Amino acid sequence: MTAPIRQKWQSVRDEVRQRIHAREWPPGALMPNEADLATEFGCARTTVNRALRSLAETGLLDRRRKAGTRVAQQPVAKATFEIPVMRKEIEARGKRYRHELLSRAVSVPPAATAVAMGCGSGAKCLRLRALHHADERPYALEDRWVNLAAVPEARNEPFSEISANEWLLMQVPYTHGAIAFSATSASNAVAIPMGCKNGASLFTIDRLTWNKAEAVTKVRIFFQEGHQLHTLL
Amino acid sequence: MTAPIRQKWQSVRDEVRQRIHAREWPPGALMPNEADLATEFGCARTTVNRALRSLAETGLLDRRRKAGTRVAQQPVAKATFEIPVMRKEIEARGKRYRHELLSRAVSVPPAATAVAMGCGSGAKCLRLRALHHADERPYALEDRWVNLAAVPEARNEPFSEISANEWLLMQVPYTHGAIAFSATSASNAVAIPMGCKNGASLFTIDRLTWNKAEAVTKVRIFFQEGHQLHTLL
DNA sequence: GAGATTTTTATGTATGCACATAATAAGTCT
DNA sequence: AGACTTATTATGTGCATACATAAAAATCTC
Repeated sequence: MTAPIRQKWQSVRDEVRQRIHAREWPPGALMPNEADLATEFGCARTTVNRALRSLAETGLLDRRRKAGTRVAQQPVAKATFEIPVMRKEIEARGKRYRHELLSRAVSVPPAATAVAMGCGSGAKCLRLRALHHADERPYALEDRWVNLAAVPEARNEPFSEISANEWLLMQVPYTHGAIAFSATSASNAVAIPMGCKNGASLFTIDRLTWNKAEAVTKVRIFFQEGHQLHTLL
Repeated sequence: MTAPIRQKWQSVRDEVRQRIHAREWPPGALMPNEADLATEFGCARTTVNRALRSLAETGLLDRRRKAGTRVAQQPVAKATFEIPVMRKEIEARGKRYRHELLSRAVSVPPAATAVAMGCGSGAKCLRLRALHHADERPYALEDRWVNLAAVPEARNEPFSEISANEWLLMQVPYTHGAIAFSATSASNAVAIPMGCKNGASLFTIDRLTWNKAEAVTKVRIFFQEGHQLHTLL
């Protein structure tokens, strides 16, 4: 007898996953409907629904009304990354965190940046460059533009103690955003503060956040050489 | 009157999100409990539960039994990426896909690789190197080890027509895996087939997949310079 | 008063039922 | 046959209810 150590919908989920892996229901196959599965597993349809829904969310199943539930042909791997606040990320690795402001100036961003942020081409922004240290070694370099039209309070914040990274999160609500990962080659402006070779390959995150229709901030973060972002799936 | 265009749990979710963005419930604040919210919204507690659960999954809320539901202090951004099959990714960009096998050989992987895969140090593996082209230009270079103990059928598959990328997905079930993103500097072995400069910064994905306790395959994919992986949040 | 024990409470899950909705399948008319 | 209409069906959602469970709060014990 299979003791339901976990909750019931989870054991249904696991059993279904099991059968899929065992090729009992091969890719593309049409599964029995919820009602039948419920009978088989001896539970309510709601419970089966919960289990199948969670599998569909991970991309293992394709579900359509009336058409039924089928095993995905090519389960698109979905990798979910948590992008933590820099300080927490570093402290989680058991290292001491320090934030160092490199520069702070109000200026008009270059055209490309202004376009990306969707703010007028003459919009005043606060530009911040800062280093995040882990045990006194440069961990990441942050190059940020803050839209002063959206966040006028930023004009009076020195950002010497608290990083913009954290300050914005505390002060400014945002509704949505975009993230992009890439690899960039360290220019001199990056290599010198980071203490790496010119031309080094740096893992880079670009992030744009919005509040309603207004861009709040655009940031590019360069991580030290060899940095990896990983997750399980 | 707010017409519930969407389903009810979704409008509850949206309304709650709205209030959080409006700072009615600032970060860290304790929200009313499910029962009270249900009364306020005029729906069943189940419905509120569904809404709050979905917000908790995105990291906007922290929920604990008895302690209640509170707005996350620092909403950890969760970025979900879909890692599609290479061919689909390229075709989705409206380009022609072509797969080119560079080399195929059975050998014993270097110690580091064997350890990562958790297979014996003398385990026979199939090593495949292949290029994925988009409109006849190198798009990504794949360097893969396939554990022949786990996938003996791979020994007889030429991989000239179909990429290992797709073949494995079709043939071999897997239970779990790990993914890591990083930036690497192109060595000669990579730069030459990719047609990029030696030392170029390449966005790199490492992926390891398992079936039960057995490693199936380990693959490292180098993307052409400038490649970005992006998602909304 | 420190520590162990019980109570309380908010979330988590399960169930039966009902109805909504999308999409296929069947049937009908010209 | 082809276009249109009408079942049929599997999933999606909502609700009332009940009980499970984790954890904070209150209580008891020494």
